[in-house]
Amino acid sequence: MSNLLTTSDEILASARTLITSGGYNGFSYADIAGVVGIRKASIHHHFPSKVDLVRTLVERYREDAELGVAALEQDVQDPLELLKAYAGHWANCIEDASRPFCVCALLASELPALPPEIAGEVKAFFRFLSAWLTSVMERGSREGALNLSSQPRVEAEAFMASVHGAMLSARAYGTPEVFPAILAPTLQRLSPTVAQ
Amino acid sequence: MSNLLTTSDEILASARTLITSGGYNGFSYADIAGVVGIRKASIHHHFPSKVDLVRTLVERYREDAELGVAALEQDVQDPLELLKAYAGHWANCIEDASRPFCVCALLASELPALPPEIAGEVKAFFRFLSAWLTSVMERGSREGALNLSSQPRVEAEAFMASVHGAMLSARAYGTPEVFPAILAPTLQRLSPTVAQ
DNA sequence: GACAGCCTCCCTACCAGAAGGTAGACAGGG
DNA sequence: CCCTGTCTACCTTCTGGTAGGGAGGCTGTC
Repeated sequence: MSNLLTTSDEILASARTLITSGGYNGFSYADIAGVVGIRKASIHHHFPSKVDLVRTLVERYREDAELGVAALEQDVQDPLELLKAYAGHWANCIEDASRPFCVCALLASELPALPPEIAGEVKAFFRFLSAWLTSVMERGSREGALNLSSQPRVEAEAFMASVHGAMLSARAYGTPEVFPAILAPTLQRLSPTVAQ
Repeated sequence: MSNLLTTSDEILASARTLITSGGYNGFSYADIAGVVGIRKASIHHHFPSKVDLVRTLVERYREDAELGVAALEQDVQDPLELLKAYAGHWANCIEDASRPFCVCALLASELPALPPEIAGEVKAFFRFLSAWLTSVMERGSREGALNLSSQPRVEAEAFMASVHGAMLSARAYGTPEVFPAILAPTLQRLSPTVAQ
């Protein structure tokens, strides 16, 4: 059976889906086994412990994000369009219910109860995302492509918080359209064309 | 032993602390028993099932919030000051680590995995908070006390999302000061004194 | 080419502990 | 006498994790 995905990839994928819906303590090896069609014990062959599994998952998640951002910056130069692309990515994920929540945002919420190795990876993701958004804000400010009212770092943090909060609201209300509705004014405000 | 708090209040309080740090599946009856100094079975006397316990907790949480908001509106009239008071409340809670996260924000993140009765209560909290913030925005807009750039409803949702996202970031970074730093520009922007 | 050895991957069977929850007894107060 | 609140003791199910074995594929050596 020439699978397109390796078993360990399938395990990671189903773990991601499960963790996205219920957090670190919201899924078990048995759940994954059920989805992947494998026995519980076999998962331990790929990931000795649950901590290994989730640490790998978050690690990979950040790497994917780094690659995604790098690819995006190849295609898109305009800072505002970059921010729109980032927000749009999540709008789509929420809309089609494929990946309705950021793994790291969810894990961050239960950070105090997380094994330290995983907590570290989650923090690393936040640092990465914040650094990227800050760089976008900085460049936008320099080039006059963004209309900032605070320091780039603060604008970046505020933007990230809006995205995460909007994700949460979309989930709470069960209505995907609330996400773009929340982000729209923020993006509008950052647009240089409507500067005062 | 004339306790100030009844046992069931103590159970609810410790459940709240525990749930705040690790979510619905992040704590057990045994954990509560350890904190309160009671046996596991005794908790079932007060709350037959875990669902009962958490549903009551969230119910009470919303009632407290409703009372708190009502009391606040007695003291404070100015809409901007109301928003500042709300943000300030959380800034304090995060700062002194007493209640570093909103129970409902945390539960909302794991909403798909929550028992429906609890999910319903969480949604009710979001609706309440949104309704209140919308009413504040509406009045602020009417009275010229707030500088809105979108419809009151949208501004309210965006503000709530900022607060929740900022909470998450403060937790992720482990630095409380990030919360007020994120909220400051948002409040600044809403201030009528710096209107364009 | 044959075969031994090893490695990968998955299996069954099991384990100890923790999960939520129940049954029933006992103490104290109204 | 009953009601409230707590206890001990126990149950079932699920939890992450282990032990050991078997099938299949690759490789090195004769």
